[in-house]
Formats: sequence, C-alpha cells, structure tokens
Amino acid sequence: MDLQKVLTEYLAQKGLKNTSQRKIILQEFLDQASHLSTEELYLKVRSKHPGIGYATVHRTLKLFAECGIAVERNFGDGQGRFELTHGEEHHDHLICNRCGMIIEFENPQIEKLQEQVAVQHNFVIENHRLELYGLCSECVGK
Amino acid sequence: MDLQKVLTEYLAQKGLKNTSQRKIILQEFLDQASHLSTEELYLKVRSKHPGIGYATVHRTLKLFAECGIAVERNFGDGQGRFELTHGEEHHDHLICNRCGMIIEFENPQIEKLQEQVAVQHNFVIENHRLELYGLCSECVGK
DNA sequence: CGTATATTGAAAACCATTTTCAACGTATCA
DNA sequence: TGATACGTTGAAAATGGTTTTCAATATACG
Repeated sequence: MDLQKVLTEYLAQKGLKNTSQRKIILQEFLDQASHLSTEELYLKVRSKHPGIGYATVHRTLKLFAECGIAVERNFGDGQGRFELTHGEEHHDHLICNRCGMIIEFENPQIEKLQEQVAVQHNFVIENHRLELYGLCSECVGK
Repeated sequence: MDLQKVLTEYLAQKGLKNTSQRKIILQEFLDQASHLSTEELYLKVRSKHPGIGYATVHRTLKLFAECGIAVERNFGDGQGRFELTHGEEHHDHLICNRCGMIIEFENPQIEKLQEQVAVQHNFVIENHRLELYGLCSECVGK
C-alpha cells in the first residue's frame, strides 16, 4: 500500500495541508530502519534537506502516529521511538542490552495467555507491551 | 524481613551514612501504596517532614533501587515509578488506562513461552517487561 | 489570483531528572 | 568525648528530550 497516499488522504480529510516537508519526512522515514528516535530521523532528514528543523520532524512523526502510519514506543532509554506499522499483526520486541539491536517477534500463544490473565482480573485489554531485554546472538559470546 | 535493617546494613557495607532523611523516606515509602513516582513520594514525605527536599527523595529512591529494596519502572506516562520488591518472584502489570490503577500478576506459562522465543532467536534474556493496558473492572462499565 | 488559514523554523518554554556546591551531619578514631 | 574526614543535604541551576510560541511562509480553495 502506498503510504504517501495514505498520508495525503488523511491530510485532505482533516483539512490539513500536504507540505513538501511532510512528504520528505515520510519518504525518509520509510527509507530508514524502523524504531528510529526523533533525533535519529532528524539527523537523516537534515543531511539531505538542511532546511528542515527538529520541531517539524517531531510534529510530523506525531502526525504519522495519528494517522496510523507509525506507532510510538519507548524502550526505557528515555527517547521516544517510532516504528512503521506493517499490516495488522501485533508484535513484540527482543532488545539487546549491549548493542541496542531490536528484533521483532509474534507469539499468539502468549497473546492468548495474556487474554486469560485479563479475564481472571475482570480486565479488558486495549493494548499491551512485551519486551525481552538481554543479549542477542552477536553479543552473547563477547 | 526488616527493610530498615537491610538499608542500614547496605549503607554500612558501602561506607555510606545512615541519615535521618533516609530512614524517614524509607518509612514513608513502605507506608504508601507501591508504584509511586518520585513526585508523589516527595509530596507525602514533605507533608510530615517539610525540611526534606525533592533531590533527597529522588536520590534515596535510586539508593533503594541499588540495594534491592525497590525497582524502578516506567509505565509510559513520562514519570519513573518505584515499586517495593517483595520476595523473589517476578511479576507483571495490568494498568488501567482510565483510573491508572496498577494490578500485579504472575504467570509462569508466559515466562516459559518467552524463554522459548528467546531460544529461537539465540537470545539470552536478562530481564523483561510485560504490561497489559486497558480497563479495570471498576472502569469497564463507565 | 487573492484570501484564509495551516505550517514552518528558530528560539524559548517545559518538565522530569540529575548535578552542583556550600553548609551540615555522621562515623571513626584518638 | 572531641576532632577530623568525608558522605549527605537542600536549593538552585543544569541537563536532555519534548513541546510550544510566534512571525514569516506556503498551501488549499473559491
């Protein structure tokens, strides 16, 4: 699916404006690895388009989150990170404490057990986060 | 177990000093519900002991985390929270998006599945976080 | 094209956290 | 107990990421 189009339509529908900055930032966001912090994306964008400021990158990432192109997460390093939403499947993360690598995984069994826990507590889950921190295969030997 | 004693012994062993502030802050921490932010505990402490400053409460909570009395967590509201470590069992959290209530739970089956996921990715888990966000039984009807 | 209004970039404001520093308190040893 | 060394305290300032402000600019639409 064409995310530039998704953005354009979202903007039109909300009465917002489709600026060159927004197109550039989306393009750059799509070109990069996922789980970028605002700072990281800002540096990437600035290297090709020096006129674009941090505030605009930040506002635009928030906008992506609003229109469903991205999700904001934070992995406890004090920086918000944005990840591209691919498809509908929820996924969780393995995060290397040493090199910072982030691996995604899905596990329907865990999801099912979470639902059971919620039922036991008369709780209705709206969303969740599961993160496993440790050492990735690269770092485990060192 | 007597946590005042745990603190005293930790301080002695490290060559640190057992000040009245530290005793007061620990007492107040134990008297309050868990999952307090620095700000919240500071307000509690200050109401009884106006001389004690924010920085001291903050430093003391960090100290509790160091000596194993507390664990620092953050639930994505931009504030660090400290929870009393009770016993050895790891536990996870249900968090109400409406009233902010935090419920703890344990589920060994989920832990086991997490371990399987890690093995599949040649990953060694050092710690993890699992949080289920949604509506608690109180809020679900409203 | 002209107008209304959303957006931009730079700088300032924010807010939780952390550090600085001089005054003070605590542990230790004589 | 008294003197000394040094860890701790509170207030204020610094920090770092995020968010807002504001005047200038760009966009959408009639």
